[in-house]
Amino acid sequence: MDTAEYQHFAWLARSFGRTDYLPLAPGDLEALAAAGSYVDKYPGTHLFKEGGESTGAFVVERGEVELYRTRTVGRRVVGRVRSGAVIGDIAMFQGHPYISSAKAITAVRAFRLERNRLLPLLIERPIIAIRWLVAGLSQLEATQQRVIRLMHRTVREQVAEVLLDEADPFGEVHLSQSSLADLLGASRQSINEALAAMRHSGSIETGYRVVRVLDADKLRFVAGRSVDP
Amino acid sequence: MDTAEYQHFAWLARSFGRTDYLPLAPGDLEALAAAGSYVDKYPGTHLFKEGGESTGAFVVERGEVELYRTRTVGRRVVGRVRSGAVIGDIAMFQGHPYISSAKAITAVRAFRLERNRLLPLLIERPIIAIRWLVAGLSQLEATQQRVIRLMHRTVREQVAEVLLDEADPFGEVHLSQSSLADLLGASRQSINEALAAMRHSGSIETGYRVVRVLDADKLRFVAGRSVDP
DNA sequence: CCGAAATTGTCACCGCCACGACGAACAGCG
DNA sequence: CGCTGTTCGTCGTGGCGGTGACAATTTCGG
Repeated sequence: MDTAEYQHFAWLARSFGRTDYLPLAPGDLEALAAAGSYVDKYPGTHLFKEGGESTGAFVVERGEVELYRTRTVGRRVVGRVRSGAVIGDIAMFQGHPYISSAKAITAVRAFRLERNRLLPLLIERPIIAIRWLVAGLSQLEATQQRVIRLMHRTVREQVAEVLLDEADPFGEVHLSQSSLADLLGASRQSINEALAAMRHSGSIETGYRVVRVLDADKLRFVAGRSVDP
Repeated sequence: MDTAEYQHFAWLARSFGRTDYLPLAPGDLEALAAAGSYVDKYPGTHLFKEGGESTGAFVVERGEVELYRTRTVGRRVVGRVRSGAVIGDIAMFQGHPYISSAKAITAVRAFRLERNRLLPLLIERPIIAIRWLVAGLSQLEATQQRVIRLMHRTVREQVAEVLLDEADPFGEVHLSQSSLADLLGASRQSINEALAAMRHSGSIETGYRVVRVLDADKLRFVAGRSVDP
């Protein structure tokens, strides 16, 4: 196996959780790779739409994807995911239409797993099924925790929380205030006010389409999780 | 196989989703039944507690269980489940401590699956693993949808929603107004006001520790899902 | 360099709901 | 039957945050 191919498999392995938990058998990853193919998406285009027939799942390799649900009035952003996330698998396994829409925010490269090819494969290789089980449950549980952490809290607390979540390694959050408002289901004005308060206290810096986290501890305090992690 | 035993297996099968989707092989259910045993819980006692070591999962056969998470201040009710629900499996599979606490509201009979005995079994019988995957994802997805339906809505809408969810076959909800408030993370007074409004409009009747749904359609309208199901 | 579009910063207004408080109605028990 | 704890009904008061409106600033294409 050449280096590029090996790295590809390694990446696929990371996407499915802890490798030390239940080691994959040799050939498992190659088999999984054979059950699908790569797709590229431009910013603004959809990987899948709510209500559409769920014929496959996607493993995001590069870029950022926004998951949202449309409601009678407006839309609710369920989450944002980056490389390593597996999306659309829930609907695919259930055989129901997609629960949410997935839109590419940046240029996205993803590995699309075909339902038809995947199911026989999983029966043949139970380890992958179990690993997927664990990974799928973990991800859903994480979003659920996130939602619970945000419920019934002031906008200020929510903003602090989401800034900690979304900050890149440099402590920067590249989102417009409108996007932040969208993500939290709050109004842009409230977001602005919350950011202003944090800016005055010196915990962040704001710019055009960017927020820089200067003091993460101070933010954690604002978010109300200074004591309990 | 005698009748009682057959019914037991049939119940276990229902708990793990649609049987027509991926038919269980003969012996699968018997094997699953051998991986655990029954436990009985009195009202108010815990099946497991948040942070406790997750050594097993529970399949609720009878009674009602409340799932909640304790926070820095107070607690948040994550959900209520009845017969057929599988709980504690997420933490068990991940090998992490339990994410939430599970308390018996009524007398509860549940089937406890042992982690140690279950994992080898799943590797041996992949069908069960896949079925579990589907069932687990479905349940988590359902709670997530419920939370999203409740987010950023008025107390009135939320109350209408939860009444439709929790009503028994006779259209009765046996919960005190405090419990409803707890379930929604709202104050008891607001619940009372919302119920009063619905009572005046003739869609419900209220009593001591009970709410009777008289006009479900009217409630659905209040909940804001008159048009879209 | 200039104008359009997007984004940010601020303001006043107002509705919803948490909080505290209090009395009335109800269930259970000695 | 009377006592006690629980639950229900209903007030103010105050604050958070949504809405609409408008100016200032930044980005980007021509």
